[in-house]
Amino acid sequence: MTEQKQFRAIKGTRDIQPPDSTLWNWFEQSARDVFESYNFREIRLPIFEETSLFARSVGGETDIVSKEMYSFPDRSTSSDATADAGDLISLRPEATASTMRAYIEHGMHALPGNVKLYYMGPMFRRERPQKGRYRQFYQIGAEVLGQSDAPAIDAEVIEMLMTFFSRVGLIRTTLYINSIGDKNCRPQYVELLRAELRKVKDQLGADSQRRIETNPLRVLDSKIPQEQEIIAKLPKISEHSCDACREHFAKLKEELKLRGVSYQENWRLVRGLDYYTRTTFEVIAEGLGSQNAVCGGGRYDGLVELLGGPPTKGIGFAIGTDRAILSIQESGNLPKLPGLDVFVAWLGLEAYPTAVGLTKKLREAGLSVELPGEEMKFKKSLNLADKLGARYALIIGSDEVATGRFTLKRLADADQKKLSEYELLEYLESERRGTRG
RNA sequence: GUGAGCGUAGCUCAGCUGGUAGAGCAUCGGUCUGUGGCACCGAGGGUCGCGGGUUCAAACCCCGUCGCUCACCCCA
Repeated sequence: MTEQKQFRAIKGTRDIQPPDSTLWNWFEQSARDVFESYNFREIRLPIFEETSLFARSVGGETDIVSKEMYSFPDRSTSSDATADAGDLISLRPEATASTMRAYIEHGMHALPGNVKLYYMGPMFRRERPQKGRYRQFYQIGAEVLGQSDAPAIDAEVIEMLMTFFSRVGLIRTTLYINSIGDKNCRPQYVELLRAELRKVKDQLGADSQRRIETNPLRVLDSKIPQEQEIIAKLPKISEHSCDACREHFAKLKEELKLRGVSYQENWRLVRGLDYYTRTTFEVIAEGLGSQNAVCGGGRYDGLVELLGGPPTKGIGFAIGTDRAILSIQESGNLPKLPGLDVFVAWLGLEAYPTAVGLTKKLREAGLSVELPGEEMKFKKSLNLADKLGARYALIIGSDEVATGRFTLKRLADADQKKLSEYELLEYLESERRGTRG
């Protein structure tokens, strides 16, 4: 009866705790900085939407909708007692559909120029977790919507993405690009591919055999070694795409070169969802498990229309935050992030009021300051300052209170000096500007 | 949904052919009431994931169960 249940985070969810949370904040802030420099602006979206929104955009037949979404009937908003269940709603498995919905709902097609949005936050998938794949996972995404499908837009989006990765030290990456055709040429190619696959069906594994009917493009990125030789001989979409798609892809490559973005063409790069057209891309990184893609994206020119909006061109990507950060951590290429600036080592109760007052001023100046709430032995307090990783110990004892000159000790090299309150604030503020750029 | 591996202290792990639980690190205290990192001494912390079985005796063997991890499927 006194047995207490041990609560734990639900399978596939996790706590991002300090110091990792500091890294996460820095990562997300870096995205904001880079994206806003490309004139993207943030859109904050709901965590859940009507299930049918996802079903329509992602495709009702896919596993995503049929079994991998967290869906539940909303409580009815009507007072009708018989109407127990309201609409079916789902935790978002991705945010592109929500962004499209918002674009349509708020008439953003009437805004001047291209609409450039970014978002970040948690997404949900009901799946067995594995390395770099969680049930609550985080994405940072960006979308460009408007009337133009100029390859320069695709290139700018990709350039922005790679600039961001470079900014956060995610450098050992590979960018793959491909063009998977549009609604004119892709269906023909898919049928051709399916026909070719049927000829070699008995040489393929069970999974690939099934995919011949469900999604033949997916056979192309099969990882099974025995299938690689067969796949290499299959018809390539680049040889069967229409002139318009071919030209679009050629221009994209020119644009990427113009912008100094290095890439690898990968004719086997396909996307699982129907709504993608023409440009697709993916970035893989090191230090991850078999789920090594840190970003996926592509063009989706028909999607807004499919959701009931005006004919609109679109392109976007989503970064897997969990994986990107994992890869940075594995690489050891971590930034020096600000921590505790000052530990106030006060001694003697008569020094306490002064310590409290000074601490407040230091905090107002933007410094991170730790003030012990009870008297400690001096040695212990310096020891704690060290363990907490403070850069400075501010020593306040009876001498300091009497003279009004405080002892500031730099813990890294034990250098210490006596400073008046004014000098102290001046020194710490300028020092901070210097080290934090 | 499928498969494999693993569950011993906060963390990393040891624990022999079964004899009833240990180390390092971390935490807290002391040596040490005006100068941290070091050293030494000490303390707390475990129904060995849980339940059953075999046995005089189970962390160890058997069965079940739960959890974690990785991979497959799928891919947003």
